[in-house]
Amino acid sequence: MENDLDSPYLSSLNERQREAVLATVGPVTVLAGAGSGKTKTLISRIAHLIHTGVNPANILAVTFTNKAAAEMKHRVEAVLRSGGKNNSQIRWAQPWMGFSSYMPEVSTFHSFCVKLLRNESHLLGYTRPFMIYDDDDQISLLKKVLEEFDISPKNANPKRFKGAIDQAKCQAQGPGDIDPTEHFGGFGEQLVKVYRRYQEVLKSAHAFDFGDLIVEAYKLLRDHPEVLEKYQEHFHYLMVDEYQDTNRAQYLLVNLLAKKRRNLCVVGDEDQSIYKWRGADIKNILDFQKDYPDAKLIKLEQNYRSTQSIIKGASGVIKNNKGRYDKTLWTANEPGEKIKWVQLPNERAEADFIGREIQKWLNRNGEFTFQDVAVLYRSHAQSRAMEETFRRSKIPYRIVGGVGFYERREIKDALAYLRILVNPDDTVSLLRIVNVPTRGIGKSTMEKVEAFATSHRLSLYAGLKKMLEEGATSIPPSAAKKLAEFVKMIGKFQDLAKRSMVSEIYHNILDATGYVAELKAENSDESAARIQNLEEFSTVVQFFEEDAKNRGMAPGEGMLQGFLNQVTLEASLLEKKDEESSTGSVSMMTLHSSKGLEFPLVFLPGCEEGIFPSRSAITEEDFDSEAIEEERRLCYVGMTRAKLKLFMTNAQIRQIYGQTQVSPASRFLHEIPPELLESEIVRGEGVGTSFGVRSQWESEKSRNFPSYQKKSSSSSNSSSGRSYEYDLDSSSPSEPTYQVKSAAGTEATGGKEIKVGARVNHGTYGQGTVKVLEGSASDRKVTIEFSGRLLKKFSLKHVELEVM
DNA sequence: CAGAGCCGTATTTTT
DNA sequence: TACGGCTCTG
Repeated sequence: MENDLDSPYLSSLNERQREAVLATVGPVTVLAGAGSGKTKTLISRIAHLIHTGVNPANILAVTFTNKAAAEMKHRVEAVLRSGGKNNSQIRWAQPWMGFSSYMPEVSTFHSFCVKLLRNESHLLGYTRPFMIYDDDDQISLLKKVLEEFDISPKNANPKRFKGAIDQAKCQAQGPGDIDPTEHFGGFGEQLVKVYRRYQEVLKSAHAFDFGDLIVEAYKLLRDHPEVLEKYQEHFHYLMVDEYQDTNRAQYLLVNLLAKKRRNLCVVGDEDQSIYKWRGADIKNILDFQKDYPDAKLIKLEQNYRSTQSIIKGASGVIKNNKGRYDKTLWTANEPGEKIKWVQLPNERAEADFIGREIQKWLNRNGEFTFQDVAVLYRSHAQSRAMEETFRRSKIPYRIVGGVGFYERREIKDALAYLRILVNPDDTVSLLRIVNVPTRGIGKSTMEKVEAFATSHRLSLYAGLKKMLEEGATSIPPSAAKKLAEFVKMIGKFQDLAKRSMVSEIYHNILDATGYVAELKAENSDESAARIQNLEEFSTVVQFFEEDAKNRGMAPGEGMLQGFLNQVTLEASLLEKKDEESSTGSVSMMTLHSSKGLEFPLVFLPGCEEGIFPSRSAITEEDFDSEAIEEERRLCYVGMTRAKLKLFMTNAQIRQIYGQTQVSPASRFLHEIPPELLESEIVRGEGVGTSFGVRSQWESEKSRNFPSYQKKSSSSSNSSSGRSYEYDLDSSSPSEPTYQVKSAAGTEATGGKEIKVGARVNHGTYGQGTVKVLEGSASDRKVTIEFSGRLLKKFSLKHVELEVM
């Protein structure tokens, strides 16, 4: 082996990183703490593989986001260019199954699966190109299915079904794998039915939703050994980034691909797993050593990003989690300033404080500019107060994330037109634009068309055409005429689509449909903005075309489909290119979207119980639940974004959702070793009494966490000073106070059912009414309203309730 | 069929 | 509070 330490990619690595780079054969886990040079290590590893003679095309690196994939691709290209050895002769080799023959395959899970499915979809019975349905499309489709089943309006919340279906797909569960008893009040049965039908309709629309892309790719490989073999024989070396965020389906897919050669390197940080709610299973990374007992475990623990205070502070918080490897982040950086914790009377004062502090730091010595500052909050709702202050004090800011360009109505409409041209069976798109702009094809007309199509077992569009051919009698002639015009128009577009560039088709549609004309006629600010968006979208189209042309793609349906797939998969393509406005402004975003970023100065406002950790993560009886652990990881992620100075603040009173709430400081603040903290209390008029930070916590602790007292008195009584203890062991043999009784999803407590509306008695709070039941049968949560409109949430696992 | 008003509902977000 | 989605009405 060529352990050439002089080569730039090895010599600039630390010992652990180098170890990870050199471990090219067999299973490897790289636990990469925040700011430990993870990407650099990954890139070096790819470089090293190639350096030692591995054909780049045999390397597959999978990431989660397009952004990560793009960056990695970019850096790999740079390495390949500088390496420069004998790539030139293979450069012109034919691509294999749509994969480059001279570049490693670096892609997101989803785009990799799309490539795979596109190659093999005939095996799944697809004769035509498939569409990718995004969240909105899913919801539209689900609404149709729910209507079809006549599911009562109060249960017909399509979002709920979408959530459950997505969740199932994350677990690679089909409709048949669902256990209806895991859900309440008949929802389980409905779910199975709706899910099954939803899949049917999806298939007839030639569409996959995001979840399907993974699951179907997995099933395809699982059920077709010869296909699996083909890919296994192509991708000899697998790398998976952010492995802690993989869901079950992704896990299955990766492990299937890696099964033959076992050259699987997973990189991640269990302390930064913050996506459980969308299916990420932290066990995938925690259990990697079980899956591959011979796996090499490499920990990257040296942080190059932050000061010692920040690293020690963040470590102090995260070490309270149980579900993690024994891993300690350290840094050789300077100690730095203490973490500043400021308590403020309300959210306005909090915002003002942050504004003032930003000004102060920027004036300090001209060392920092606005773009060095980030404000990271738990939820978007928190941004308002800050925005007001920033506007007032002329602090330029930019909100990262939020409502995306791709969600805009006009863009979705344009896309829907384009989609039908490739795939007329795309019912969701057809319904979206059949009367946009208004052309007199109303709901009742379309209902008749749908009925016709269903009874003739045709797709909506095919049914529509047939109906017109047969001279439909069920609809009035005027409607039939309008439908015929519509079909004719689509037909023209379809012809055009067979040979034209995407931009030509696009402009033709906007023109011929009168879409833009209508907007122009409206002549409002809003319509002007929409027109501008459509123009911007035109730029996106052209951008894609240039690229496609360079890759030797010919105009026509293939190009159009390529465009549609890419646009759906990479919403970021559609993101407004307002880069110039981002320079020189403070970044504001949720903690979630801050993952992977770093800023010299970071503010974490809203460090309050109920905000952060979020209200829904807090249960009365389970002081430190898994949900809290996830919030804690989020806190860890937030804290470790800071390079030089970290501010954490809490407001004693906060107006949120039009209501006033009083919350104690976040428990996470109390987990930071006190010697690293510099605390300050800013009192406002009428708020905040004279007790200190510590005593306030002590009193709040007992006031707000009765469960804590209960737990510690029943298990141990080591509550003194800050070194409190509570029962962390959720698997402790606590007596179950309920049991699943029937498939309808009701529980029995003392022989009686707990259901919404039931009167119950709680030892501490007395009598109350059950308001909400949620969670699975094995982990049921119940929200009860006690007298004085006091709402409390309990985990049935831990609470004792008497049903009256 | 469009606009007005009303209701319900509000973590986190990528693909 | 604020927004989006749905219903009712003209």
